[in-house]
Amino acid sequence: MNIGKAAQKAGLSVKTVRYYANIGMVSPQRNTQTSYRDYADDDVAKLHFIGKARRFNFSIEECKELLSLYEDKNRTSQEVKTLTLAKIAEIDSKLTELTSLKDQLQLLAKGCKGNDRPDCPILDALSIKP
Amino acid sequence: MNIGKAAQKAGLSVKTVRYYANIGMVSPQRNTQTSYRDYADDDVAKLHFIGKARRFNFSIEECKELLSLYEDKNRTSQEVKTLTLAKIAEIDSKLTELTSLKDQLQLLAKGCKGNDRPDCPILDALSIKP
DNA sequence: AATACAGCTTCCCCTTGGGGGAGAGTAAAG
DNA sequence: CTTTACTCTCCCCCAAGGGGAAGCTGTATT
Repeated sequence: MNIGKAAQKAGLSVKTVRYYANIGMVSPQRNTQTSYRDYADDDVAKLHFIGKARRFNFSIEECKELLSLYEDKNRTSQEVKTLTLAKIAEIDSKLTELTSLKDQLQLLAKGCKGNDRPDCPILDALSIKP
Repeated sequence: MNIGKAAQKAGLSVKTVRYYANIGMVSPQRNTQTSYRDYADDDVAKLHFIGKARRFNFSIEECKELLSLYEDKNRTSQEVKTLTLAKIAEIDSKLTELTSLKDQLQLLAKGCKGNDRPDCPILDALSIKP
């Protein structure tokens, strides 16, 4: 099938699917006359797999890893789990960081009257040196 | 003072400080002979302010806004608070998203034995269609 | 059959926030 | 005077595609 149909089936944009082909992640056959990309059902399954992994915050490189594990019938489930746990840890540290940011901002916002006066503890806090 | 010193005082890299000059966020004087950038203490204060705002996850554009509020003695604290609350809301939605991702990944990881066998519920989940 | 329109191709520039490094000028220290 | 440390501009690079131009191709309508 052509790229538009494949993209639609996989729930991705045509641009994205073409990008994945360009970086060698999902390489469809080519129609020799038209040089149109020709996606097999198997390719669509991979695209779909990647789309889902991307939504789980896996990077393109990590998706490549997952994809090669996906295609390797001899992989161990441990390899996949390791990647997943690392991703969880990564998300966790991001959560910690964002939570801390939010707490600090909330403290600042709480201290700011938010009225017509110019005095603003938020700007003051951003100006302090350490 | 030269850019190196200014960067050091502000706790930023030289590249970053030069970048901020290029995008017109902090525009130092220029030495007419050498065309070296010449940072005043005031510039360093701005750089420091920006660095801190960036660490609070404000984008460059938002930093420009904050900076102009910072320099405007007639601003109202409300304007600043509005920006801050919007940033908090943004962080909040990111937190929600990441938490959901983490929960789902943890569910997957929990179901995966992580041993030498090839069967892996994580990859299975990534393969499922909807 | 001719035309219109949708879909495909490659190519290039744009985004965020800088990092890395080349080649050349400058300043300060030995 | 030479070496070394800064600084300058300029260009390419990262992720993960988006937007759009210019030019084929395929199909549908008249």
